[in-house]
Amino acid sequence: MRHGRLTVREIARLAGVSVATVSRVSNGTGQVSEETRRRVLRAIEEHGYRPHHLGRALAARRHGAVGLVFPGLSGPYFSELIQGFESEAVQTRTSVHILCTHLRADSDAEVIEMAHRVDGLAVLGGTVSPDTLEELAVMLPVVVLAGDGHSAVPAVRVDNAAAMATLTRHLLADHGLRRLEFVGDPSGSPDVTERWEGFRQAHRQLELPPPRAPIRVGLQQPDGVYAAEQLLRRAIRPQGIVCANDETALGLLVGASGRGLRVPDDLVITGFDDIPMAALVSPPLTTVRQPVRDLAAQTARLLLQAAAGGVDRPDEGLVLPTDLVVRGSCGCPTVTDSPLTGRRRPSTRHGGARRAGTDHPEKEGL
Amino acid sequence: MRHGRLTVREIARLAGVSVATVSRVSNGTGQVSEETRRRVLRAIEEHGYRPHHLGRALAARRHGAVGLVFPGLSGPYFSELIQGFESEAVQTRTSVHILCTHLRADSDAEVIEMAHRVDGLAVLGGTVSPDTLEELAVMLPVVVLAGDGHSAVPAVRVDNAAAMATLTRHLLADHGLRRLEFVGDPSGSPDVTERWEGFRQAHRQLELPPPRAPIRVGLQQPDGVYAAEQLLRRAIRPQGIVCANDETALGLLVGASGRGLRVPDDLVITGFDDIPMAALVSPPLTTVRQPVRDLAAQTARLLLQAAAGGVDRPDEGLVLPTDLVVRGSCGCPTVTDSPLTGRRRPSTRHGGARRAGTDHPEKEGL
DNA sequence: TTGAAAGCGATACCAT
DNA sequence: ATGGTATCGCTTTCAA
Repeated sequence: MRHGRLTVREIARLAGVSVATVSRVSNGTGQVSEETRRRVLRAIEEHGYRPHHLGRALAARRHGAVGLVFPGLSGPYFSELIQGFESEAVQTRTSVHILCTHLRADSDAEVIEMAHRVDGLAVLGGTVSPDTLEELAVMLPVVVLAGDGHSAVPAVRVDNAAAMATLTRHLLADHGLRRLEFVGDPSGSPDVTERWEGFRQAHRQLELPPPRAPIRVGLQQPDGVYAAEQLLRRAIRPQGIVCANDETALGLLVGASGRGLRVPDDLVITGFDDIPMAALVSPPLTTVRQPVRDLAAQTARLLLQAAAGGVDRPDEGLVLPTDLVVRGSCGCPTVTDSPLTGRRRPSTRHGGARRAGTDHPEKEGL
Repeated sequence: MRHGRLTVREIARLAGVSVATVSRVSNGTGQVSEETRRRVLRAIEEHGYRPHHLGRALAARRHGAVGLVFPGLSGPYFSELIQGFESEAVQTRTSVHILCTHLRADSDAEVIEMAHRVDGLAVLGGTVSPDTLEELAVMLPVVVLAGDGHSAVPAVRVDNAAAMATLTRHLLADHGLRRLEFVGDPSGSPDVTERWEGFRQAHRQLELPPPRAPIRVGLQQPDGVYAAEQLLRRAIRPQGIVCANDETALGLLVGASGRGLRVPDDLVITGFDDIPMAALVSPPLTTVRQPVRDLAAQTARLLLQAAAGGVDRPDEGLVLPTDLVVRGSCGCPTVTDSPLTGRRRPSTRHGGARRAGTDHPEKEGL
């Protein structure tokens, strides 16, 4: 044995007991006399014995691990997601395996491969095809995080459309802006699909002409710079740019100031997510706060419950609330002059219903 | 069986053969007649049989997985790292388990826990204590990524000190700057320790008074904003700020422009890493490019080799080359006026030695 | 309270 | 070419 790992049998021999007893001691199950327990424990400590994971898992027919599937992980959004997820998992002594598909061509196969190594799977919305999702769901418990479960799988999400509609109405109605552009690729992820939908919804609700086609770029900071390049060299500049998330908004801010445009005077820019940087840039970013960490934690909770209980399919999904966070980048007066305090004004909350589909967003209160 | 997974035995019965034959067919090992193979394959396909990972792993006494341990993951640096690592792993059909310690108090225990579920471990420098590292190294193959192996473990790294010294000399000698500040926490990670060391080295080499104590902040964008807050309200402003990485430099750029300072005229700012945004901000960021992706790929290569070969300890480490990338933020003329082209000027390369410790950086060529 | 033995699912050696 | 069977490391009945 290369690294000299001991087995139950050897510990049993060393302690002069049977393997069954060693197992009982190391798991704290069954009845063992104090005297024997001590003898076994001493042998265990002395040789640094740790039950081999594979043997244990095979006997229990459980991997003791769940998977978390992402497109890739850049930025504070994913970081937060992982922390939220793991915070729940550690409590059940379940380890979390993270898979970044990077949206490769064969990524569905990788996810299925992972499905064979875990007791449950959390999949970020849009990461795998609906077909694969269904295929996975018959193999093991699956929960979709921030996306659509396609009725085969429960999902934990926010009401992106309602939140984005509120934000857009704020720009259209309260600031009287026209010619808004949407930056983000609705076909890239369910989150963006819904945000784009909310953006259009707001235009309809206010009986305005529908917006132009979205600027289809990714969700990272450089993508925002590319979008700025596309948008700001046009003859007719938009009055406002509504970004699919904060990171692209930060990129747009860079692109705009690189062209000598002042925000919000020459151009209004908004984001979505409320990442830490949103409050720190100047002007601070008007955005929508979503409970990213909690989103992940609830997903984990649902999944772990299903994985542990041997439930075939987890309960119904959840819709978590969002908040409109109004700061300076939309043209509202900034409350503080230091970008470091980042205090927020009273804001509009959306959702909070505990069950999917029953969400009735309040009227916006601005 | 909850999800109706079949076993070898059942497939064997269905195909009218022995389990040995099923195993041979499903693994493509040994000799099987064409006729029998077809029969077995049909049974396999028909019932969607996939050998159970745990059974297989137990028999092979290999997990078929390696671990990648991080402090946490935010930003393009980690994203790139993971992609580089996985690009190597997929080739050996090894799955990668990512563990984010978030630098929790008990994170060493988690890493040890993970060590029991994988065949090898790649640990980002500074993530676990030297003691734990040594403990791990006797359990399984370990490679340190971007850090110090403490002679117990091979490490794949760049020569941070030399690269940072070159960058700093560029500011001190070529631009004649004085009063430089270093932003980053040298005790936070080996990378930063070495960069801080290189920063001081450059001062010594040019026989200048040693720099002031570093501004100890984290490595993310908001940390750069905090650093700006600390530095720029002082009576005597520094002439240049040397950041431990690009993300903090971007934060500093935000903080500086938020205070109405112009870069590089009023203040010079530099980064480290050359993340995509570095070329896109205005002014574009002078920085050091390091082969992050390749760093991770080489780590994976070393590790997988050791894990597969049953080698007790991987070969010696590697030092990969870096490049000084001079752009506008240090005061050098920007080559292009569009931040989107991001062309680079000829730059100074560092390292590239294939073996640890034999690196002799060239003289800077600017 | 303790031990013997039967799995868990798959692989591989040794016969045939 | 194929089958029987021991084995991997651990858990868990079932008897004693």
